Amino acid sequence: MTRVAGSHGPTTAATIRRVGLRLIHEHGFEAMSLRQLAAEVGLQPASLYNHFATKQDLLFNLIHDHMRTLLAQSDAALHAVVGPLHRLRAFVANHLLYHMEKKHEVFAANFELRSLEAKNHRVIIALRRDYEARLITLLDDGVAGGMLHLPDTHIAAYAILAMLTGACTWYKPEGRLSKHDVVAMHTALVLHGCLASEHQPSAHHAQHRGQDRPQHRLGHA
Amino acid sequence: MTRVAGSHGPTTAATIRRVGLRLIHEHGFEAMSLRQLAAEVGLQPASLYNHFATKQDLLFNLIHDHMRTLLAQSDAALHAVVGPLHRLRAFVANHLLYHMEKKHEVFAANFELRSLEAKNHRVIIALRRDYEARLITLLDDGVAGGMLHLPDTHIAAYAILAMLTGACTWYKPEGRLSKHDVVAMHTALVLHGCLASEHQPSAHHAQHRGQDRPQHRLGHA
DNA sequence: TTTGTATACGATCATACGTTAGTTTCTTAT
DNA sequence: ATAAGAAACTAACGTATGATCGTATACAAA
Repeated sequence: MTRVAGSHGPTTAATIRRVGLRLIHEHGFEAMSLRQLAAEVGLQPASLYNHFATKQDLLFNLIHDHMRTLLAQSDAALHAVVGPLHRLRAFVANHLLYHMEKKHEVFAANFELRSLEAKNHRVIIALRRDYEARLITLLDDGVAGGMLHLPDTHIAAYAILAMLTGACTWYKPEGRLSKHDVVAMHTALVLHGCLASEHQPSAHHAQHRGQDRPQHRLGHA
Repeated sequence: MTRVAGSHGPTTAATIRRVGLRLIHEHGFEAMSLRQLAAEVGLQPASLYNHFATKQDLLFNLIHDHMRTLLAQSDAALHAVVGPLHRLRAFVANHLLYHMEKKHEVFAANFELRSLEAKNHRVIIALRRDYEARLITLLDDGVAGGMLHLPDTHIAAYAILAMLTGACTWYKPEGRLSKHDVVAMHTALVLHGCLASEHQPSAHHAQHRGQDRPQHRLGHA
């Protein structure tokens, strides 16, 4: 035994991360045992320590990478989109699309912060604030420009994020709705709410499928 | 030793439940150890078994009681409120007020369903569907009556619930906002969204504090 | 004041935990 | 061809886990 044929560091590391995220989602981080993780990856427990220093390090790296990716992708999605309404639509679409594809990462990043040591916790909270700040700024601009009406943009941002992130807990790729449908409906809810009004657009008829990217330039400010 | 002076079953049971909910919130159910629970309650580990049969039973009872209370309180809040818009406002207010006061129960009921055995899981899911159905029916009535405009009331219900439940994760009683403020802002978001429009009410100026009950009869259908 | 039950105790079971140490072998770059 | 380092192994550490005994005593009802 000892080292096994065909073993390759980066490949093993990626498997550990993938399986680890799934086990965190299934059991919670504290209850995820390294023995089970090792077994599902196909290693002896001790061999995991070739890839991370401690269980805490594994959690931090998983969440840290997730947050940095989310921030980078959000910036990319908002890049070159001008106008608060267009930017808000782009933010909503990007957040939903990203979250619907990374359910396990999202779960860890939202519900396992409690298991981070103080120093690691501060790092992640700072990144999260960065992300929230992008949305708050965007809402502030909209209010300042008169397109949006919000008594408190911080609260509105939390409410919007909670609504959008919640979608990734029930969304099933094989379900009735396409990702585009989900994006369209949530965009409409964020902008107009539930109330009927003659100012509402007819963009709600989301029967067509398969188009994942929203059309950012169809705003109606 | 043996039985301790002043011991009283119902009192001990209530303490176990309170501390248990807190530990579940802090560590997750699987990672919560009965030894720590016993220590914080002031018992030997074995004595816990005078109050529940297994760790699984404890979790189920906690979540079950929470769901039944939520349903009962929701029914009470909606009782005698007529009209989809008034009922929607009452639902939103009740959900928020209840959730802001029972953070630990809400956490367990939302994120520890994964730890329920199949049979127990089915019971809770059924109760949860009952609760969701109340909101969905309410939205359907609003759409049928022309007061609400929603392409899919199921999705809208999930989105609304996610937004409202999310509020209880960041709400701090000692914070800047009163519960009434939170209710008012979320009601406005649910009904109107973020977009500015001349049809919006001026009920957003929520500087006053201390009034926890919303005024259900101020709807403007 | 007696009696039955509720509620606690201490001891213990078999199993599982995260982590470390030391060793071996596969892979890669010279 | 070979040396260096990456990546796996076996074995073991001290501790913690949920649960089950049998036993003792405080409490509530008679």
